[in-house]
Amino acid sequence: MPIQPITRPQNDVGAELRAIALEMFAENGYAGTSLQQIADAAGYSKSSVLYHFGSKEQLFTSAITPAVEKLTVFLDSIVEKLTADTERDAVVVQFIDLLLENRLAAHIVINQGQTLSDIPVMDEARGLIDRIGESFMAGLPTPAMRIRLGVALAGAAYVMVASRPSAVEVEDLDEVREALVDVVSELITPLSR
Amino acid sequence: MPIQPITRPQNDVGAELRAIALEMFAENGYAGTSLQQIADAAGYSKSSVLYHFGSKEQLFTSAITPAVEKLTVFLDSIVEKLTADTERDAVVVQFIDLLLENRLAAHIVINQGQTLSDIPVMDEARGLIDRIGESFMAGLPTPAMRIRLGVALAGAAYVMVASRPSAVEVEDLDEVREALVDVVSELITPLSR
DNA sequence: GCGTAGTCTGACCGATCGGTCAGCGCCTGG
DNA sequence: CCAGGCGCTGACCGATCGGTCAGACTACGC
Repeated sequence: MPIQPITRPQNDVGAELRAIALEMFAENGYAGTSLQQIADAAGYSKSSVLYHFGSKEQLFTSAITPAVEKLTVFLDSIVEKLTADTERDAVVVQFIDLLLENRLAAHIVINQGQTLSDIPVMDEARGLIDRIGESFMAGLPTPAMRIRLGVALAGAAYVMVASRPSAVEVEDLDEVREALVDVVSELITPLSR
Repeated sequence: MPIQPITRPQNDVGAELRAIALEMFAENGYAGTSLQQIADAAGYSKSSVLYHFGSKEQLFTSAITPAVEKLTVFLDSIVEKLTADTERDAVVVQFIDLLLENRLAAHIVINQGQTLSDIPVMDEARGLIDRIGESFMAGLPTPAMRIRLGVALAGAAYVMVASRPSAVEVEDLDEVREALVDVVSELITPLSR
């Protein structure tokens, strides 16, 4: 009888815990968020959290992996689109939307990536940042280009989370989206030729 | 025996501890850095750290206060300069240099400000960010303007720390400085009228 | 020499950390 | 009916957290 290593954590409880954990990790940091706090916020016991996810690191990995996979798929899909740069603006819009939909994960990767480099999925995510540079720009040959990309990504990630607690209404979010598309396009597009 | 200049033994150790703590807080976060780690890195015991600074929070405050004070002085000095916008570019350069000189503190304020809002000096520092907006722009009336400032500040703060571990040579730092001046000027200046 | 102030440390404290484990109640298939 | 798996929990573990305290050592004024 084959013993399945880890059963699929796609239950309702698992998804609920992932969402809560992702939010708390983004707001207070991985080290600054305890399993007890996550359990309390979810209305479960710490033991129950550890029942669904074997460890704190597994919970973190499960919470952030979907966003990493979506970003991977997105990067794979835009390679050919970017060669014909007529769709460049549309791709930037899609990219911003993807970041907005996964703003908590993006914030964690940008702001805690170097700290959490010992967690495998974070190394994978940081590698994706390099792919973003290679996709939108031509290999980022000069430090100035790397800096423009870094400012755009980190600045966008910060704004996406920082603008959240102050009364996010739907129209406000649209305004944020539009402004982000403008500023990121301005920073990213002039670098391609 | 000649009169030797007044030695401040406490100041040496204190300054050393402040510098080490600031670096570790910026790299691994306030919650992610223990007093034991700071003591080990400095070659002292944890008790000795707590002798010089009564608590972890006092150490953090002592480490980050100088940068906050410098930024306050800077903001006070540029108020009249910015009215005559001929010096606007020069002020941006000064601002970037100030951030570069205090890049660790800037990174902490930007990326951990909301988490550490219960520490008084962090609230003060976050208030300075609003003053930056009021200084460079005209009260930041629209969300789009706030977002541009947020992207510029957070992006710059991220780049300043992220570009550090990869072999910062003097010429590289100058290159970073120049690129930052360019991108921040581009993001900030069009908002003033 | 003696007292004293400054510096530093190890032993120790309660609290909390991530994680383990035995066992609880509940639901369901046989 | 009941055997057993599943979801969940409290009790408990060793380690580490921030912080306290009594003393050891040094240097200096008297």
